[in-house]
Amino acid sequence: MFGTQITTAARASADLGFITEVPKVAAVDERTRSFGQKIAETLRLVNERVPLQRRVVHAGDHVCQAGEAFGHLYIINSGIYKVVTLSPDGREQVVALKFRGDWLGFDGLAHGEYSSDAIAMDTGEVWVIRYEALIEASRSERAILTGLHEAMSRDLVRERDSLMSVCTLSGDARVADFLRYWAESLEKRGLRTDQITLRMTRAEIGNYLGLTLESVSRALSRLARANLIGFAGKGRRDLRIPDVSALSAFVQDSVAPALLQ
Amino acid sequence: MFGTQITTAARASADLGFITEVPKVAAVDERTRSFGQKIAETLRLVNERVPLQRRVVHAGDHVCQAGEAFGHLYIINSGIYKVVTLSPDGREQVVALKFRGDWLGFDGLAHGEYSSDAIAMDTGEVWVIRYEALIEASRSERAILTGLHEAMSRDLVRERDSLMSVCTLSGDARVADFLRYWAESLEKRGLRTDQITLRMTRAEIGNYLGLTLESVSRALSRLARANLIGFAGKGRRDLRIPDVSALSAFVQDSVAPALLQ
DNA sequence: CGGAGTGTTGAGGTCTGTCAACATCTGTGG
DNA sequence: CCACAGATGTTGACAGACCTCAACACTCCG
Repeated sequence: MFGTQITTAARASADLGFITEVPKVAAVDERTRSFGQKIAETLRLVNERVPLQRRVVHAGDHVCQAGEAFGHLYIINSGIYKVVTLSPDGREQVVALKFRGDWLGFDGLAHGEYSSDAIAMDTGEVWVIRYEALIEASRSERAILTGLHEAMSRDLVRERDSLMSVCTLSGDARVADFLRYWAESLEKRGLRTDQITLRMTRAEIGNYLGLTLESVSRALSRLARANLIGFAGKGRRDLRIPDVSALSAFVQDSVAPALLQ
Repeated sequence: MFGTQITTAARASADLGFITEVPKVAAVDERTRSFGQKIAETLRLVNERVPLQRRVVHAGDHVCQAGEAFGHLYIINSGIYKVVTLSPDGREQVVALKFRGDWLGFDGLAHGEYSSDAIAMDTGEVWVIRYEALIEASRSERAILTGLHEAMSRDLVRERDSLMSVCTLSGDARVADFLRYWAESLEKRGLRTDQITLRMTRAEIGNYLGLTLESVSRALSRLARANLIGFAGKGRRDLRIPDVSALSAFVQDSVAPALLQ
């Protein structure tokens, strides 16, 4: 299954003559493979060596909540989750989206209580792990500790990407970049990427991207008009993405003018 | 218009009649104390138990660079640092500011190489620690591991705050929030906060906040006109902040209208 | 069927970016 | 000491991107 995706991607970029301009394709494939391996490896290790509790969640369920005392970390086995923080003055902000292999609850380490809500966006399963048990297990198996640190580091890097996206991209490009990120996240985990179901309202997407829901709606319409995406099904949350790399190209083109001068 | 807001805010905290409505003041003090303790504790522990190398840096020096192979973590003993990432398509983004007690290099854990530049903004000292040595030391002293995890978690929470700031605040409020953050960071570390020296150009501040340098300049002028800040010295990088809580109030007021409906 | 929730689209206003001119500061060299 | 250039900061005029408000369409579900 990975195979076909890769050939498709390779062909798409070859056909368009983009190889020299978009050398990222090969690099992404490389990282995709190693990332998938890393996730599987960590999941396996934790599963074997750390006492854990499996918990099935449904859309809207909280995995952990802001203010709750810290004690557990959560590894996502399946499902998609959003992380939402609430500021003291009442501002609400979607700060992250999480997929299989990602961890939840890291923000609780800092001050002894979680500082955000992690909410399931569809049915899924998380593994509940006592932090103490994890540390204990890591004493006999170093790779567990490494896996933990790598996961935290990935979170950090990812959130910096979000910040850069919000700070440097136009509205349309932010939406395109968001879709690219979503599709790539699925792709890295071996899930189908040609058709995706957004599990968020326009308002939530806008919140995440620092846009209003109307701007998100308009951006999606423009992307559809440009055939970068298509609407599948009768609802307007199912998208077809014929070519993810075309979305990347769109984002890059939108910043290119600024670089020419 | 600004004037009334400020006096109100100033009076609120001075009179103490509003304690119930503004419990943040006490809470911040509390957190300030414990945060300072925690920093000192971690620094002491690491200093005693982990082999490290002290390195003096000057403005413009790189502590670590994107692309460089990961191997070390860095604890800031003194100085102020900026963290800058460069996207594949050439966008540059200041993603974080770091002070005494913060760590540098976490982003290197994820993929075996650092993904950002950490650059000193003035003279300071960092402690260079081999990651392996740190893990080794943490086997005999659990608090070292805890300190590491708390530091990473703090980074995560902090960057989410940045994202929320950029996504939800107006330009002026973002600049005010930035100054508040800077002042509070100094305060938490026991440094003087009534007068601060910005070690960044308007362009860098704007980059960090998702604004142009002109917008930053205008925002600072407006804040000065409102007496929320004052310019000290003949350069325009030395600021007086008569009342940090007035800056917080300004930020909160700027979002209040949205909450009334 | 009807209502609630969600999504789309248009018109108009506002905030911020763009472009430009000018001011200020710093350091260099005469 | 002054002149000068370059870097940085300020301010104004204007344009454009995004937000706000509003009307309408679609889907789901009792």
